[in-house]
Amino acid sequence: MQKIKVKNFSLKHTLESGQVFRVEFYDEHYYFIVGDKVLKLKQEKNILYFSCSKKISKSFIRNLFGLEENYKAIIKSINKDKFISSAIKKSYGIRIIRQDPFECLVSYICSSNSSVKGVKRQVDNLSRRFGKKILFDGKMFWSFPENLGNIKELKSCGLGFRANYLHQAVSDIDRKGLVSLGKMPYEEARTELIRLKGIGPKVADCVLLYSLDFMQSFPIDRWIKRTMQKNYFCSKTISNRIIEDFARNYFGCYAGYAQIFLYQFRKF
DNA sequence: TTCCAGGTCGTTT
DNA sequence: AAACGACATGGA
Repeated sequence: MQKIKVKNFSLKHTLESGQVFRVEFYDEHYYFIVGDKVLKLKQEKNILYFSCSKKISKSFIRNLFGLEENYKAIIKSINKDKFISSAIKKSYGIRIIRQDPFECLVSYICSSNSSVKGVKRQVDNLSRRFGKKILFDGKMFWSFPENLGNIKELKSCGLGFRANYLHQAVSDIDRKGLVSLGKMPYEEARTELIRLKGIGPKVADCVLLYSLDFMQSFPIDRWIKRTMQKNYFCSKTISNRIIEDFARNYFGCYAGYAQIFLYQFRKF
């Protein structure tokens, strides 16, 4: 295995945060499927060990986990009060992973009214059905599909009503179109995403945050809504619009990092 | 059995 | 603009 020196990074917190769905832990190692590659990872203190089913560089890993970012500066910018401070302490070292935009879009369309476990199951089924086999480390994996099937085939992967969403969304935007959103202003890119079937404000914000580098994005799911209302609005019922405006204004341009800490801390 | 899950859609106030 | 029920599926 190759080694990378890391600072202010927790592989465990990052991979177990629920931002990615294609990761398994066994025999003391994480197996993380990224596009057409399988990464095997292990962290011991400030050393990150890795191997891969294909040849990759250390900079691939650094870019994937955002290790070049000034973590302390990010934390400082969002650390506004006692509550978020506790949330940061609990999951310190978590990083926002730079996902492939297409995979991210597909995964989060599958997330609507589902559970993290449910999304994993759906994405795994899609990959087994439409992806390619990867034999690595004596185990079989499946790459994330480049193309998906018709609605009937999608339903056979257990997507339920999301099959229609996904089919329409991917027929209205391709990888190129997705990547081009990254050059637009945040609000504009978000509006374009929401135009797609099955993508509302929450899924759009996840795609923007987890795959297109929009760190100001603050996805509001049922958990974030609950914890924000409870801890920042005296337990009152508040519209997502108000919560969202507050969060971006309060936490600043790295509100997305605040969101991911708060999500990990949602039971409090 | 009933309830809930990283929401969104279409319809109705 | 805001509120509301439906929507497939699987796990607890």
